[in-house]
Amino acid sequence: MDHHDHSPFDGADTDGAPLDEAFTPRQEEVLEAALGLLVEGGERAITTAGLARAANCSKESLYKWFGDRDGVLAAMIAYQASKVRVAVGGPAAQRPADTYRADLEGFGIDLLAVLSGPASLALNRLAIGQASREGSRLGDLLVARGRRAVSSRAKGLLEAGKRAGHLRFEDTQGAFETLYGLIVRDMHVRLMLGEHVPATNTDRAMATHVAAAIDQFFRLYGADAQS
Amino acid sequence: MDHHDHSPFDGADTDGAPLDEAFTPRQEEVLEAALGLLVEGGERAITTAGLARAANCSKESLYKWFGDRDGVLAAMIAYQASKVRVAVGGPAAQRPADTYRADLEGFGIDLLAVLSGPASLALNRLAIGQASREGSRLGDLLVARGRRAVSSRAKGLLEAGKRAGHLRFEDTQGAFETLYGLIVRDMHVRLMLGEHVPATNTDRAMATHVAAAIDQFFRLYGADAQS
DNA sequence: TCCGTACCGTACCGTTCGGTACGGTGTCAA
DNA sequence: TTGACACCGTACCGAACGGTACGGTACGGA
Repeated sequence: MDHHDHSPFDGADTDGAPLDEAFTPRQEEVLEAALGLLVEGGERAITTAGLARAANCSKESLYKWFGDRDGVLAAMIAYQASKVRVAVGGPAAQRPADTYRADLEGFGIDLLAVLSGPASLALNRLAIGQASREGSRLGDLLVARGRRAVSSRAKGLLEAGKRAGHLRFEDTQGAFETLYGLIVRDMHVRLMLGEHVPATNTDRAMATHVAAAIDQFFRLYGADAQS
Repeated sequence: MDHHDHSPFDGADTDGAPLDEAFTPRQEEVLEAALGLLVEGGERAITTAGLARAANCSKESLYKWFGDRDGVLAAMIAYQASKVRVAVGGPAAQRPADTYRADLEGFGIDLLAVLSGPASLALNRLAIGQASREGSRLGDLLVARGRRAVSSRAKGLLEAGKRAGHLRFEDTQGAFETLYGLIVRDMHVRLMLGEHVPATNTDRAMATHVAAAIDQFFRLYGADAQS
């Protein structure tokens, strides 16, 4: 049920969670408009009539392209994820300790910036709202698409640090999850609840917070940390 | 529209959270039924007609007691929070190191158990879904009621540990947030997205994970940690 | 006994929304 | 010119929902 990588076009199958990429430019315009509506007004703001009006398209086209309203929501997540397709490679070369630390901090700041961005928050709220509904795979889709990119970039960074002798750990996944917890804490949930989180307000505040988190991370996983 | 707080007494909390309405037993029955609907079917499952049917009450009573549908949702959060009214005091006496560590682990396990519970997940999903809507204070309400209880218990525990010489830190809030991040990581979000999180499946898995997290916490904030 | 109160169950209304149908327009190819 | 195609805009339908009104019932106090 999870493996349908490249479908030539999204056909008339309306049952499962079908569609992957391969959106036409016109469809991407529509999805962009849908994202705008979502960011501004939440899920209830995405009505078929409202989206058609906002995107200057017909409802008939919506149903032709996306099957039904849920198909539009799924397509929005797939589309947004395809946009964020991160360059995962990163610096493979050996880097001195302070530069490597700056890489880690850069990762942390990027992570916080993404999580606190309005589009990300809106999509996460959408997926969480749909998660209670049975048979909705939006959550899985979001996790698979979004988290994977972050996770792979972080793990590459961590293993590079290990090879370079800056870090020491056995379980890459565990180290990544600890790093995530130290950086994000409960900010993501609080942001989604609409709370005002100071550490995500300005670049300066984010940098300060991330620096402290990376400090803690090095005390747990640094090469000179006592086991 | 917002000020109908005829709070008889019970003004224990000093912060801004306003409402302390005491619900009658009948109203609590209705709210319990509403929670059941919410847990099972998400926010869309709470319709005025459906709730009236499930709770064997009339729609007229719903509107009399709670004002409108949003009032029902707010009352659900207030009611659930009032149920969880935690015994915050905890052991004030000095405790030896290993017992104190067990206290911390107990806190962590309780925290994970609460966050992964179906009622908590459903309420958080509800509040997050409403957060996009302007003028909705459900998120604030949930944070104020739920988070505050956890936070105060944890801070009491941490400061007791500091006085007993088990911990060393300056910023209690910062230490608590680090502890929270080490324990919860991104599990809360993933649970709300409907994902299957192994570390919250069994008591054993939770205990193992929390023990590791407390290990890390002591390496950062233990009295014998290098600064 | 009578009346007020609180409540239940049902019927009802106006609106919104998902989904479908249809006519009209621009384009490209034969 | 003709026809096929993709699309837009609008009108329409049925269902669901929030909210209100009304009749009927139990109870407790004067």
